[in-house]
Amino acid sequence: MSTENPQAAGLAALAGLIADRTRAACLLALLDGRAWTAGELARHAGVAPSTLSEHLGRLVAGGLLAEERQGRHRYVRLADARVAQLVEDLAAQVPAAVVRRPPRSLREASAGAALARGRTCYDHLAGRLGTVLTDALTRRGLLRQDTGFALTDAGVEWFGTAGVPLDPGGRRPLARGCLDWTERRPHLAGAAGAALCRRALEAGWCVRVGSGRAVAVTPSGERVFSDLLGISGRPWLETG
Amino acid sequence: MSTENPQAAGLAALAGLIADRTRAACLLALLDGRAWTAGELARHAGVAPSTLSEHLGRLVAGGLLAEERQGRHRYVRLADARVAQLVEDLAAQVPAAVVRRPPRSLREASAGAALARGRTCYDHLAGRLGTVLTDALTRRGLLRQDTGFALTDAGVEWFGTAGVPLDPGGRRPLARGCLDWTERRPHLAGAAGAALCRRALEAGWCVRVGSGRAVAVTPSGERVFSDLLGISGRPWLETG
DNA sequence: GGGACGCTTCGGCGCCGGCCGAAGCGTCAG
DNA sequence: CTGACGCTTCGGCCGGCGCCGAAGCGTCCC
Repeated sequence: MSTENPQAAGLAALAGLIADRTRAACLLALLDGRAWTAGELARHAGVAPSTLSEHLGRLVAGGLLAEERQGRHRYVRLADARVAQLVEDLAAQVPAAVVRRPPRSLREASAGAALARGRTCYDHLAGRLGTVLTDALTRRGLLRQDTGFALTDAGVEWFGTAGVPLDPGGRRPLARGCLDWTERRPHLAGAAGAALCRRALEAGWCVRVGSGRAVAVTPSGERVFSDLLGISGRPWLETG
Repeated sequence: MSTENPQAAGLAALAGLIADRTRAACLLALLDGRAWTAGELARHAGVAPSTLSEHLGRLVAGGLLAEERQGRHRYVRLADARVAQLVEDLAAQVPAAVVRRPPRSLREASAGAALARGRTCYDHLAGRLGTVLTDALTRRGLLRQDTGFALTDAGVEWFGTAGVPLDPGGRRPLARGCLDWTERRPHLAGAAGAALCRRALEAGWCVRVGSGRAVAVTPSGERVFSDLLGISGRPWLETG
């Protein structure tokens, strides 16, 4: 037992990919589900392009990132939903006290507030908006969280009538809980969460605001959420 | 954005705790859910006691381990189920190719086979046994995995009649899937999984074999699983 | 009390890994 | 064609971290 444990070595290597400030910042940034260029990430992380290039090499080699070369640009994104979930889970584990720090400027404060109201979490909706939708689904008996985390039969039907196609064939679970790091409660993730988010953005129920992950509900979205889920008012604007 | 991202620093620090061969080996060993002494872990990991002592200090300070001092012994165990899940999730992510290596000896081969048949995964049952039970629950409509991962109402009732007390009040989800790293399929975890495992060991349906995490089904367990879940034969002995 | 034992602290060693700037390569625009 | 641009490779620097053995401390057993 004491000699060369490949399991441990693999685990350490995987964690080692994340165990660096700069790489961690990249992974968190990429949690918006979109593809970033190497230069954008370098500026975001505050290191030289040469430094970041090496980091990307390691992340890609380790299977955490997928890359796509276009002309002189190198686009990278999270390899798949599993990786996104892993990063989310780890990030959710870091003590809230570490993350909560007073904003340094008005701009930063308002950006933070926008993220707290609504944002994408890889491929699904999070923040106050994400939990409001998840709670509404639960209240209507479409989702059950009391004995686990799964859609009910009525829930599957609801997704159909809402015009949100669900692919039951995929290897991904249809529904799973994802711990929201601003709300500290679970919101809907998995194939259903991704489908709902995609539909909401396509149909204009929500729009991306700013350059990042923040998302806001449109007037049409308000109507739809009211009609389909009985959500009255604008609970996603209320501060926790 | 480019200056001092506490979120990233926290994530990197957390991952850094796991990103070491020796500490990873400890965490994996502690996944058996029991408390180990510092010396046992040092021998297991193949490093000097002094080295391991420092590792334990960091893991405890980082909140991954809980410690209990008894006389001249220092017992440590995983801090809670969240940490266990985190380690499991990470371990499940390391490529199977890395882990699968031919056994070096007959003893090692038979130990591996015993683990593949049945073992504890922190506080619930895993391996072939874990997935067999999970599948039986699913087949009987007690657990649904098609739209997520949750007990059904019939499932909650079943746990009651099976003499397995469930505490619905806890903050832990009643049921969640945990990816089995030998079966590569999910098995039942969460409060229900833990309760089932506890009951199975208490009632002698299963017993621990050897010194580690391996678990075997007793004749009485066979009868119970047949009566309560309609499991015929000994599917947990069949090699995948 | 004495000795064995388990754990911890400390100093020192060596290595690995992150960082940068300089230089080079391919791509795109004018 | 030429220059700007994005990315990569390389060399070199530096700090941090994991390792050990020696020494010390507390506990347990005889």
